[in-house]
Amino acid sequence: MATKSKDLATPAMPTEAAQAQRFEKARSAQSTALLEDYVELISDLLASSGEARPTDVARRLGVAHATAIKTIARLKREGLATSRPYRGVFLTEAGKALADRVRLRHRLVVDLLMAVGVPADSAEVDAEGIEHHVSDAALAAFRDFLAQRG
Amino acid sequence: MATKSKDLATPAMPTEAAQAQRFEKARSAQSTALLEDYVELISDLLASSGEARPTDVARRLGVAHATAIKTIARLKREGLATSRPYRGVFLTEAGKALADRVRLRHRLVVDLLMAVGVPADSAEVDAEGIEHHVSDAALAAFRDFLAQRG
DNA sequence: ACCAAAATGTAGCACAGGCTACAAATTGGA
DNA sequence: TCCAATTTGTAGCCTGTGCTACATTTTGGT
Ligand SMILES: [Mn+2]
Ligand SMILES: [Mn+2]
Ligand SMILES: [Mn+2]
Ligand SMILES: [Mn+2]
Repeated sequence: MATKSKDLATPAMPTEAAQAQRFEKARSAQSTALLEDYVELISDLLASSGEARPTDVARRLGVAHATAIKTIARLKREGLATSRPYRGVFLTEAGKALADRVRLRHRLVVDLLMAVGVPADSAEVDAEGIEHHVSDAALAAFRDFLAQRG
Repeated sequence: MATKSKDLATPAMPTEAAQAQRFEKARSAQSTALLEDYVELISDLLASSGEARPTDVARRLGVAHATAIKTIARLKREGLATSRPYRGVFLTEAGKALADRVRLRHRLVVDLLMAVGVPADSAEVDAEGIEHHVSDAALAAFRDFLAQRG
């Protein structure tokens, strides 16, 4: 045995810098997770019923309507949405683009989970949180994996 | 075609209640994610160097030491850790148990990601966020999947 | 033994995202 | 038409998690 390792079952800790960078990335993903869920949901509501009312958004997210309105205000601040009083919420081009990316990613994550044997209902629940932490590299790997086992 | 569906590529939206429950679960997972990362890290530091100083914890997490100290205070409030000034942080039995569960889950997620083709470095980064949203059902599926392809 | 550097702790700020309570506008049914 | 129910918006509170600045304690090298 060439390398001197204390315990094969216990991998060495990463360097401080590397570990800090991983945590920082997870924190940043978490900070955009909510916006992603909102635009995906708004896009779905627009597609399925032609409008996305703050009250509907709130009900679907399971939060108070005041909470939804505040977050929608943040979407507007960040250039992802617009809204007209009593006419609902709409997505900007940037918002639409984000919604499309997020929806694809969401589906791919659900498919991958089911492909490795996760029950459908668990897959749906877990994907809602997991999706926000899946990198493009992982997404690409998921696609390849799913393609190869048709 | 028996069912009348508008678009096969666009699955119907879940019911309001089901969707709200999913989002609620994701929110709750997110609220414990930070605690999980702290106890796992503290456990690693204790195992590898015998002590876990707030400054080390902060450096590894990439946050200011004041931030780490505050979160450690929350760990203590929640019965996961204790600390003696200038002697570092220690885990309670509950904290140790949580750390062990979290470490196993973290490794399993990394292994699963690599097994489906995600590059090792991406797997490590993504797992840091994903792990907190993986249900027991999914974990069991991951284990089975990994076992079956030895 | 002492003092400077490092570590630790505290205080106070900002912002996000929950909540409830209340106010105002709109809508639709009688 | 008009009023009550619904929807929307606002205000103010709390908690969590970042930050910086400053104070205190401990430690270690001379
Ligand atoms: Mn989601
Ligand atoms: Mn989603
Ligand atoms: Mn993590
Ligand atoms: Mn982890």
